[in-house]
Amino acid sequence: MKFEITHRDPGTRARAGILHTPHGPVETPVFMPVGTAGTVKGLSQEELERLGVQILLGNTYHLYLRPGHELIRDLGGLHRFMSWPRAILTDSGGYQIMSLEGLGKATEDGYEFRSHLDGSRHFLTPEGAVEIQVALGSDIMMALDHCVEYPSSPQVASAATQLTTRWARRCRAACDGHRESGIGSRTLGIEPRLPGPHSPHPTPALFGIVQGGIDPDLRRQSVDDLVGIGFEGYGIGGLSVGEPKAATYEVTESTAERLPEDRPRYLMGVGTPQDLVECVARGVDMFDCVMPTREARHGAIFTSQGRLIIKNARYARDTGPLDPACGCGVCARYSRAYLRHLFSSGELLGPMLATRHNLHFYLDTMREIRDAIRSGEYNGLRSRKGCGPQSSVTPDT
RNA sequence: GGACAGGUGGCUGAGCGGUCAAAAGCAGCAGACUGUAAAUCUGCCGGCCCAUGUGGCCUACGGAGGUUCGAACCCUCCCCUGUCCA
Repeated sequence: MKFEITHRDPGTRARAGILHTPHGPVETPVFMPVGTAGTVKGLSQEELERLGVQILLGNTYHLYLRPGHELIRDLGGLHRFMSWPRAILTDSGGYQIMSLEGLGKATEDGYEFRSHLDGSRHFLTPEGAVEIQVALGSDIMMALDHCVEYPSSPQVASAATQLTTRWARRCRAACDGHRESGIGSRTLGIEPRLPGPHSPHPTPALFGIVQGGIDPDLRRQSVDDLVGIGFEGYGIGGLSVGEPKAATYEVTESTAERLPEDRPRYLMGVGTPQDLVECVARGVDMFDCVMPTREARHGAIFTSQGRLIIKNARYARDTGPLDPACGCGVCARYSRAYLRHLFSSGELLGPMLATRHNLHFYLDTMREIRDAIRSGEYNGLRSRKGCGPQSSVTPDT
C-alpha cells in the first residue's frame, strides 16, 4: 500500500497526501466514519458515497460475533456483503477489551471474553484478529492491541503497552504468513486465483498501534518497538479516553513526531472538530470517531457556529437551517423546527437527517483542512476554527 | 329513578390514618456522549424563600363539613364520571 505525501504545511507539521488502497485512493488527512457492524448507523451506502466518504471503519469484534467473519468471507468479503466499493479499515477489537471491561480480560495469548450478545465464551488471539480481518477483506487491518485506560498506574500502563508490542509482532507474522499464501484469492473466494506479487487483489496493509497512556517514555518505547517490527502505518491509540485535552495533544504531537515520516499516522477514536484541526497540525493523517454519528442520533448537531441540541425548546419555531453556512442536502431542505419535531416525536428520520448533516460537517471540515495544507496556510485555518466552536456555544437564529 | 364502581400532580396510575409534595411510567425541561454492548444514559420536574440542609413557609389528592394529636387515606352531605337495571 503506497502512501504519497503531496503537500507539507510550512507553519505546522500538517501534511496532505494520498493513501492508495486496493479500493481506491484516500485523500489525507481523512476522517473515517465508524461503521462498526458493517453500517454507519442511520445512513445508506449510497448516501455515504454521495457525502464523499472514501474510507469506512468496520470492527473485527462485532463482525466476528455477528454475522461471523466466515459468512462474510463466503459471501465475497465485507465490501461485497455491504455493497461498499471504497476502502475499509477494520479495527482489531482491542478497544473492546477496554470498553467491554467486565465481559473479558486480556491474557498473554489474547483476549478472553464473553459475547455481549449472548454471553458465549470466545478467545481472540493476535493471529485470530488478523485472520478475521483477512476474511473480511479489509484494506487496512489493525493489529490487536490492549488499550490503556485512563487513569492507569504506571505498572498497568507499562504491562498493557508491552503486551501490545508482543501482540503486534505476532500480528505482523500472521499477516506476512497470509500474504505468502496468496491473500487475495482467499479473501475474495469468487474471484479467480491469481496468487503472487501481482495479484489483482493487493494484500491489505497492517497498522501497528502505539500505546503507552500519557507517559512520554512509555509512548516513545512503544513507537520504537513497533517501528522496529515495521508496519504500513501506525495507529496512535489510547487517547481521548478521559485524559486532559492538553495531554491528548501533547502525546499526539510527540508520538507523531517520532513515527516514520513516510507512513500514515492514524489517531484512533478522535475526536471533536477542534481535535481534528489541532491534531492534523501535529502530523496526523487519519481519524475516526463515533462522535458525529452518535451525537447525531442523540440530537446534537455540529455547526460552523458551535454545537446545538436540536431538541431544545428554543428551536420549536426556528425555520432556519441547522447551519446557515452548511451546503448539505439536509440544510438545503429542512428547518430546525422540523428536525426538532422529528426528534421530539422519536421519528427515525430525525437521527438519519442529523447523521447526514453531522457527517457532512466532519467531511467538510476535512476538506477545508486539506485545502489549507495544500495552500500552505494551515495556521490561518486554525485561527479561523480557533478555540471554542465546539464548546457549548449555541448559535443564534 | 335505582344498584354498583370510581374521582390523586400535564396524562396514565400506585397509595388507603402518621415515615406523602405523594411510587412508577409517559409527556415536559436541561445535560452527557471521542478506535459504538449507545435511536443510549443522567439530572430536574407544585410554588416561594434562606439558596448551606435528613432546611423553612404556602398551596395541593372533586367540593363542603366532621372524626382524630394527626386525613389523599375514616364518616356525612353535595357535585361529577362509568357500567348495569328500570
